[in-house]
Amino acid sequence: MITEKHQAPRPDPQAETTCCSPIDMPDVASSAVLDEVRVLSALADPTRLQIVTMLAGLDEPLCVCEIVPHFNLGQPTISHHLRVLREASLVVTEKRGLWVYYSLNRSVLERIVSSLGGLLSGSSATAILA
Amino acid sequence: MITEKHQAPRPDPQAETTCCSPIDMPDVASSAVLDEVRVLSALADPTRLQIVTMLAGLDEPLCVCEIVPHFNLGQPTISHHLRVLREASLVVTEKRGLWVYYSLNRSVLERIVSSLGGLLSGSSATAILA
DNA sequence: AAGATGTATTGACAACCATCAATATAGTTC
DNA sequence: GAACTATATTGATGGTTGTCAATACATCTT
Repeated sequence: MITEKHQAPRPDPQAETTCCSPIDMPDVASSAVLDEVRVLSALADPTRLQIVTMLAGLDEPLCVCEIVPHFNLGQPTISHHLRVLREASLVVTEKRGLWVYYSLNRSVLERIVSSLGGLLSGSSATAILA
Repeated sequence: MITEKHQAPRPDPQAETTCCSPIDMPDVASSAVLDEVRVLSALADPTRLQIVTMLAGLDEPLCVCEIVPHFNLGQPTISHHLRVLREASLVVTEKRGLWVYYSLNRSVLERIVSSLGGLLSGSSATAILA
């Protein structure tokens, strides 16, 4: 039903019938957006999110050989996931002899949290926590 | 080089040589993790992150015909992205006549922010903001 | 009822991704 | 140097994803 015009195409009271007067908006795919997307993509996998959770919870570097046995995945696969996290700057590595220790790069996680958090309160995508 | 043993495999001073005494850790791929991953995956795309940013910044529902012209993508592609956001519960729709209005579901965004934020300060993945 | 318009769906295709087995690399111990 | 160990890389494979063109669906207007 809905018989009145069609209830205002936009909340603006200038009742147009044609729809879609464009709105100024931040540029698509700016490099800042792409940076955020890289971090979000790194987090958007169960294994990697779990690794990040492990690292955040322990607050100590973990060596690969300690991470691997927590998953039903081969060592090369874990190594691949660690590489993705590293390339997103979410983790940092330190080599001690034969072992490689991974630790969380908290500043990057903070940046994403504040960026997403800024969407909630700030009028635009400005930082709120950092 | 590095001639001393190999500089403690783990920070623990019980100097083992074999490496890898496993550590108790949260279960992989629990449904909570998978839920988070779904939301993060929805956000991990430039177009979708931009749409979410638009909706968050305006704090008003946007109709599809207002969203489409901001991207160099066809209407079906935008519709697909909106579907992904909807299935992650990140957005909510309201139909007014011929138009469909999308608005941000802030509670879901809040949940992700607090979940990721909890990793930074909480000892485990507990909420910090909610 | 007929045409017009906004949105969603379908099918196809290329690009990407997670995984594994096998192998390479780097460091350590004998 | 030779054997060994921890980690990284490579190549292959099946599954997922982003995009488009075409079409379907729903609703409004005449």
